[in-house]
Amino acid sequence: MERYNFKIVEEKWQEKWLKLGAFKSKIDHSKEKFYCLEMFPYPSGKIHMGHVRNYTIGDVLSRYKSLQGYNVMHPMGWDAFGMPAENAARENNLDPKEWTNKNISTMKGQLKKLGLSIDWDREISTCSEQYYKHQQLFFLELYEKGLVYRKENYVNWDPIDQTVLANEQVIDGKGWRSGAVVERKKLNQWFFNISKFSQELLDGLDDLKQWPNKVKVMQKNWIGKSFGCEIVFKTEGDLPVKEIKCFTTRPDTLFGLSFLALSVDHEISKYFQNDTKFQEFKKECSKTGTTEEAIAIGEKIGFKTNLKAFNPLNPDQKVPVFFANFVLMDYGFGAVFGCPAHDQRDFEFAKKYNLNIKTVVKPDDENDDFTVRDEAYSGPGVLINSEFLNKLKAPNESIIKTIDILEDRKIGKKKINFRLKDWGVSRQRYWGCPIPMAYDKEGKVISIPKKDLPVKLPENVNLNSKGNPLDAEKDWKKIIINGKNYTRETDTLDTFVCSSWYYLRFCSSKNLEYGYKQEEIDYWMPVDQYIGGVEHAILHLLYSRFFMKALGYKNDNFKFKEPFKGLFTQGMVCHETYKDQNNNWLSPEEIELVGNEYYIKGNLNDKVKVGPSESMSKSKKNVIDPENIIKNYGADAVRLFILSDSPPEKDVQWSEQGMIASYKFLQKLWILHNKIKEKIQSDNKNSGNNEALQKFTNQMIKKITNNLNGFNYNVIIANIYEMYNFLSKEIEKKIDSEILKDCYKKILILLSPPIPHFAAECMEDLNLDKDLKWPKINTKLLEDQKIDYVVQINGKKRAILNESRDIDQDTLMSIIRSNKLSEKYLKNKSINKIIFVKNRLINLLVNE
RNA sequence: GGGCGAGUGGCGGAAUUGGUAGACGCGUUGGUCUUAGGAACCAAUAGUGCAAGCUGUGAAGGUUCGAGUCCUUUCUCGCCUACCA
Repeated sequence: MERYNFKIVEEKWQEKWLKLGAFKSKIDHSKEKFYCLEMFPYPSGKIHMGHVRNYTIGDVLSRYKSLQGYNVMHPMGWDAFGMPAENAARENNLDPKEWTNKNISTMKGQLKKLGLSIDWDREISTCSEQYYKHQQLFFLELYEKGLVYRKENYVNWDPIDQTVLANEQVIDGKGWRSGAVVERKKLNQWFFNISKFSQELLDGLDDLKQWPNKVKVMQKNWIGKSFGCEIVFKTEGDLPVKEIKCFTTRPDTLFGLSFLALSVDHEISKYFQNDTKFQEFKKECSKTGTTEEAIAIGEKIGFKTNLKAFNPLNPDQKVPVFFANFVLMDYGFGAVFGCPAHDQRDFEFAKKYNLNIKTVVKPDDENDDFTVRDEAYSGPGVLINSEFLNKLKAPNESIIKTIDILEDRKIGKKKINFRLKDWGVSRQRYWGCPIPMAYDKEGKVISIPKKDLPVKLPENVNLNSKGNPLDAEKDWKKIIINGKNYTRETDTLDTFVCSSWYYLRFCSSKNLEYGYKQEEIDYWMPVDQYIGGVEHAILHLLYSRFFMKALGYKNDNFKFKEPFKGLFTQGMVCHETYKDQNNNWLSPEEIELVGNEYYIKGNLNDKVKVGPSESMSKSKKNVIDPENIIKNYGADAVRLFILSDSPPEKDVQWSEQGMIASYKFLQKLWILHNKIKEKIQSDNKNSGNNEALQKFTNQMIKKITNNLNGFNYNVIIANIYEMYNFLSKEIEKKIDSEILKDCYKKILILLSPPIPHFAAECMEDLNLDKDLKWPKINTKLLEDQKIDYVVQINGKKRAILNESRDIDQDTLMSIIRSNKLSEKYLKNKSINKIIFVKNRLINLLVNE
């Protein structure tokens, strides 16, 4: 017998699968479809362990579903637009397209080595014209439907790089690259009207039964629906301002009014443009907003105006109007009324500026003279000090009643407010999908005619120019439409747009006319199982959901409400971190273990400081390169390990020892396979006790099937070890060769989702590779086993009796009475009560 | 501050959802075979006891014949979110 040579075996099967077209998918209405999709990677250079984990999980599922007889589609593509390409290209003086395509081919090769069951015929790349031309058409369609518009909006502006920064690129108020203090600048930008679908996006969550609750809660919070009321406050003062509109969820506390607070960006701020004190205050406000801790501590500061506002329910009451740092412009109306007694922020503000604090809600167990002292009271209770609102139950009854009154008096309106804002899709970048729009001399917008799509990215652009490189492409910018001169839009689309519909494209990846083909999405959509990192819980997954609704808007042919029927979010791959004595990060390759301590390789004087296990990242140098690992141990061993150590939804700790153990296990499994082979070929008929093997196999079919259905992939690996442990003992006994063959074939099928090359090789070796179907559970075999009955005396386990299934209480009792148990525990005692659980246990309650 | 989730051996983690706690793996210990072992194989491995046994799932209560699992209180940790009126 030869050692198991993973290199030869894995290459052989990968070639064979390719030649057979084993993973090609096409519409087949006689079969139930299963669309399995993992989040497609950004082609950054090489695959990392996170990809290995993500795609292994998806591959196990795809292969399992195939064996179950589903018509599986399991495609792969590239999220190929984005800044890293632009940055890398700039640094190395390359074309972003070249850089990207090179990475794609490297990573594709690496993914192939993992033995993934991917239909590569459907491969797409978002940076190809073939892809983005359809995206441009979608953009125009949404524009026609009124779901796309242009408006001025604030952006993070880096004055040195002359570019817009995403929020995550602003670190402590400075640009991540230039280090310049980031400015807020107003720019004209394109927006998708996602907020139009706020309610739908919220309601849709209820139908997503196969989504993790966590993600649904995150989206729900992000959409942020709140029920309340807008209230108009009349004002007086030296400004031409007659009234201020506020949004509140607690109109019932209006008698506790103490002040109005406005955002520094509120339209009234225009009267303070030349007020240096106000401008200073505004600056101060933007400073406090930068660090997270500052927000957490959140000192409330205000700027008092000369305006006074009248309480709409009590016109005798006049309160001051402030600008305040804790009021956001883009929520509600950028203005709130302050009720310090029942809102902690208002409370802190009132304390600081010595404003009136009037209690208008008392807890149920307090008297009417209850007053708020050290902190605001926001719990339930009863209204007090509120004239005609007194005695109403807060919050429900009192809110509804107050809104009714305000509406009657025409000073307020019921209002539902969403936190979700429209999606700004303009990016001042080169490496993205061009926005198919143009402007005339007056700045009026015109769509690029659909027949002229795609608007192609120009090539050989100078990426080192300041600002948006496309803006510097004078020739490219010029365009003639209907004989008139126009200037192209130079912004490109946020790359999240590309990933908002790619799952549709996979269904019709080669369709030239349109982004998808109706009959193909009708068959394949929705994605049955989507798998990816939880970091996309909000943006990507919400944008994709929006995109489906936008495509279906005013389009009856498009009937899918949700893109992803099932969602699974896998955990990250972690590794210990290492530092030298000077606190420089060290990679695992730079160190060695001597005794119990780590040292820098070849240097016993330099001890290494071992840090906590953290998600693998280049900056901490705690990365393990999958390519080396696959080369050293093989794809099956890597797949086995990456699945084995933790539940897939949790983080997993990379361990070299664990990896080696998986590798060794496959070697052991190969030895076992050869023993089984010998036994099968020895052709001994009707010998031995075969029942145990049959029952065990059947139990394993049940366990593994259940664990696959429940995504307990780590337990499946444990089950595989169990099978090994059992078989390696059982094989020493006498077994009928036909029964062994039958059982072993089933077991090999069970092995094939996680370790496909190995399983295929073993099947072929025994000529068992025909007619592969996921084995069925034989309920008969489960039924007639004997049962370990637990015998408890007064709730304590005293014995385990192995007896027939389905025996009744009396039979079990008579067995117990004839057992030595009764001598020990039941002699001279009376049994008060017997609890009997069929096929499980019996509990005897006796007098002590 | 708000939301979500989790606490089980030295470690990663199992437990048919209220019914034998610790499956499976790593590590450790002992042994066998080897020139050698950081290879392979065998055995042990929650704690405590010579043993029968007793104690054990972050802590304290409770429900139950029976609780890792359900309820109440509490502590710790992780993740997400950020003044949302």
